[in-house]
Amino acid sequence: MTQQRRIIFDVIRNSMRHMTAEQIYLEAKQILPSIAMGTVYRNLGLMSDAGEILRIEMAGQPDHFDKTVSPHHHCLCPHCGEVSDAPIPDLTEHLQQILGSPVESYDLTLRILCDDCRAKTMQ
Amino acid sequence: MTQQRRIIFDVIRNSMRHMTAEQIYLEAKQILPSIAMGTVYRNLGLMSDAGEILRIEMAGQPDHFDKTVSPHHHCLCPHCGEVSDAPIPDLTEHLQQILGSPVESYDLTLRILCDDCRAKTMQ
DNA sequence: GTAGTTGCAAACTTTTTGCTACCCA
DNA sequence: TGGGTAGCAAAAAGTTTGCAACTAC
Repeated sequence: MTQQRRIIFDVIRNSMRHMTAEQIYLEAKQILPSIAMGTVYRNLGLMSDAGEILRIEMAGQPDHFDKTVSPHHHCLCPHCGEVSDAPIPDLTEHLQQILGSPVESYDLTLRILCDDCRAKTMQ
Repeated sequence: MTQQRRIIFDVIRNSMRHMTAEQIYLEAKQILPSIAMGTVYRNLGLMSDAGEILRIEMAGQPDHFDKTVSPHHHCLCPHCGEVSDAPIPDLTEHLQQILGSPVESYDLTLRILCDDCRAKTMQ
């Protein structure tokens, strides 16, 4: 466990948000200015593979990283790109019933305005 | 409507599959060897924007293009990457009921072995 | 004739990787 | 002290774009 890995992990742990590699890099850089983007990506990959963090892949978005590792769904704000957790239960059973065949897994992303953007729209 | 656009459109129209830009390029090249990748991408973009074809974006996959433009869900074969239509109805109502709030739209991709890969696995 | 389009190449974004030097158990 | 990193830079993959020449109508 190097200084760099610890910092990257802490940035994710301490954030309320689901950050991209770039956002994590920028925050980590504030703490350790010499840190390199490659190091961030390498550690994000290693930590995802080890199950210490969750990599969120979405169509058309850069990957985001989540400190909550148990599988769950996400929302994407169509206005600002913010990613957040979706309070939706697992739908595997439901989908398998509709299909009548087994589903290995599935990706579900809801497009919902985030609170900030909804507030701004209301104005 | 140029020769190139017609060829690209026909390749998509005549295919049973959901092809990537590269696959479309390769087929179009058989008909018009001088065609350029940029031309394929440009036309795929224009035709998607015009609603003549559907661009399918999936996490971790190159975009695929579908001649069926009405919104529907897709399956991704986790083994070979083949994309196919999913016989799943629209779930917007269902999701909104669970959430208790409106959903602008959502992405759903099922990971299901395609027929070819299932057959090979059975062997 | 001219607006739109091509082919080409370069740029772009996100992510991975090869390499040498370095750090830590 | 040696195996695992770091930093850096280059590469990879998919896609977009600027530009001069060309085509369709």
